[in-house]
Amino acid sequence: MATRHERAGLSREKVLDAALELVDQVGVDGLSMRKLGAALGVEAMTLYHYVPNKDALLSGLVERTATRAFTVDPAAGWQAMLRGFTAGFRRELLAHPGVVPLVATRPVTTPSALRELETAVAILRAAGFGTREAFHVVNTVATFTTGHCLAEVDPPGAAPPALAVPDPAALPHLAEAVRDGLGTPADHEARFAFALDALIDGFARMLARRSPDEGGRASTASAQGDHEGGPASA
Amino acid sequence: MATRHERAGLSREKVLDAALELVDQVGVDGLSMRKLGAALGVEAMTLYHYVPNKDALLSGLVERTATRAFTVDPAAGWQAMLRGFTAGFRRELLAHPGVVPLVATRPVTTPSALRELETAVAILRAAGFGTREAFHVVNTVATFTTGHCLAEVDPPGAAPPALAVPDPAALPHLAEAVRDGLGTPADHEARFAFALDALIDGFARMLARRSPDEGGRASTASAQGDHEGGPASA
DNA sequence: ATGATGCTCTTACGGTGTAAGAGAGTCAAG
DNA sequence: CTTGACTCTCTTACACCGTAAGAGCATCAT
Repeated sequence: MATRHERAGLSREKVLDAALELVDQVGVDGLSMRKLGAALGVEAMTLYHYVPNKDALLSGLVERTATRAFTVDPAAGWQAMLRGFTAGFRRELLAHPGVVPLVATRPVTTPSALRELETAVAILRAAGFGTREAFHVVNTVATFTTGHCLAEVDPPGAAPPALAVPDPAALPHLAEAVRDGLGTPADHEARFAFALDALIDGFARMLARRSPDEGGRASTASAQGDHEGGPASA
Repeated sequence: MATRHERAGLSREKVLDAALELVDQVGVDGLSMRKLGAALGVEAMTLYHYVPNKDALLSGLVERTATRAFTVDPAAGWQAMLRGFTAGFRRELLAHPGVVPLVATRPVTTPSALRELETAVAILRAAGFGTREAFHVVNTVATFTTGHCLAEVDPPGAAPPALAVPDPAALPHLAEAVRDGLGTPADHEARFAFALDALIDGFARMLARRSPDEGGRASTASAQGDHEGGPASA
């Protein structure tokens, strides 16, 4: 039995790293200070020198995830900006399925997140949206992405619920859809793209209605390169 | 000290009722079997004769809420159907803010929910959408509503986070928006309507693109009475 | 060497979900 | 009414949780 009380060389960052990994393995309900300490080779109480309490630790997880996830390209047109933002958000959420319920539940007000929000709004304003509309647009795509990813990741600690072909002749459309791969990763991917196309197209039409000279040609749904930005601001 | 062991006259329904009320007061994290028992004038272990375990109790809460929330008018046109569905869903979620994180997290596969889903898809198919598209549409509005309501209700046990005017000159748009009521109930309401208009308009344009004879006049975003249904099926 | 400070530990307390079983309440058949 | 079967409620117990309090080793500045 060598010396006890050895230094473990921890840091808030390392604690958050280990917590993220643990949450992704056992789900947020499976995370406990004792398990996290064990994963770091340390007693539970030691963690309280790096984090004031468990709630702050969880907030740290969403802060970290949200900061990585919220990226807005200031040079992109408004449609490409929205696509890039949502794609990055979703990518980060799917990379850490365990924290999805956390980011969905806790409000994100990181300074960096607010800054990205500000530039996103600036892009939309420059494209012709009103301030209120611009916030609606950004918040809408954010909440949509959150809701979508919540449905896309499976519940914390259990295996996927199997979705056994539940319907003989009573639910014909559902039966057909399940047979055609409803609920598969490919289906989620397709639905995300589908919904984003519809949303952005709907936004474009609202924009066209308030400034008819610009929006008319935003008819094709999946705009790959959109450089319709007006007189750049911000 | 009268006789002990008196019958409390409970039932699974009454237990769920009390649980729902308790969750709405203290949040899902504040719910414990002992507190719930106390609220019903009974010891914690008694509850296990009406519910196999706490997880099943929580699932019962989402089942009940989801069953009340998922209502599809089979006679409505597809746009009115979607508006009615989302409005009812949101109304039920806002009526029980404590369970919103639960319904957002747990998959809903109630028989009644599947039936409503089936008729919603039938309406969309009759309107001209493909089967895959129809499921995408329904799932999209459902996940969007979930995500929106998650952001609309404030976190479980705490007071609203105050959102103190966070921005002097660094975040001008955000400052303006906060001053104009961003985050207020009215703002949430407006954003929900805004997003739903955009989404449905986007869907209508997809429909128009695959069957150009019908969708051309679906241009105004907020269609109040839409009776564009094709040859009724289902 | 001597503090001072930082990090880790042990111990303890009140809370949680729930397994096991004892014991009352209720009802049906004799 | 008596007897049993069954249903409901209780008590007890266990392992686990977050974390408050404080003891004590490790490291570094003096």
